[in-house]
Amino acid sequence: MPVSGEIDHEGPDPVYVQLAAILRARIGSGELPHGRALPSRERLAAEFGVSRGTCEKALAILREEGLVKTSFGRGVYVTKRP
Amino acid sequence: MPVSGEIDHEGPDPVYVQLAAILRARIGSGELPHGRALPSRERLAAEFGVSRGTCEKALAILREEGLVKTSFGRGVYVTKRP
DNA sequence: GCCCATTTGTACGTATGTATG
DNA sequence: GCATACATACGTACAAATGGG
Repeated sequence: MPVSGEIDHEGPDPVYVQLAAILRARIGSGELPHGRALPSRERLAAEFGVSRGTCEKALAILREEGLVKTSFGRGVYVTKRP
Repeated sequence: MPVSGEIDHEGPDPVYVQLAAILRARIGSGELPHGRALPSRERLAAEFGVSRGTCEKALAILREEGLVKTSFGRGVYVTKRP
């Protein structure tokens, strides 16, 4: 799974998988450090040119992996330490 | 159209027709009473082992029959009185 | 305490691409 | 070729929680 930082809408990998990989890489690199809030669905959707539902799916993957934790009405926070 | 409560992926009837029949029976029997919200597409898909699109097709049939009514963004409700 | 914007979660409707028989 | 079925993706809509003013 290449992580170019750009979404390839034509490629073989689903967009939500690509987006999860990008965010996972940003967490792994420390660009999104422990405790930091991720951009909202709205912002992610705008930044990557995808829909909010797709961002939702990508974040669901990271949540399952234990990399982030969501706080209803507040945001999504990085739980993974570098 | 037999209504066993189970989907037969091998049988002659399309899955979406079978699913519509099952839900129609549940409405007719009062198991899904007037005003009750049906499970979401996601839940129906999980319960019956089919895709969301197939659930969509099944519900479209019931909608056309006037058995249920959709409230966009909220759910599908039984309109048929027993 | 109340309004209001933001954010999350969930659900619906639709469209498209792919695979299968 | 066509109908069926699934997965993906987008857009829209509503409810609930949070936090600031």
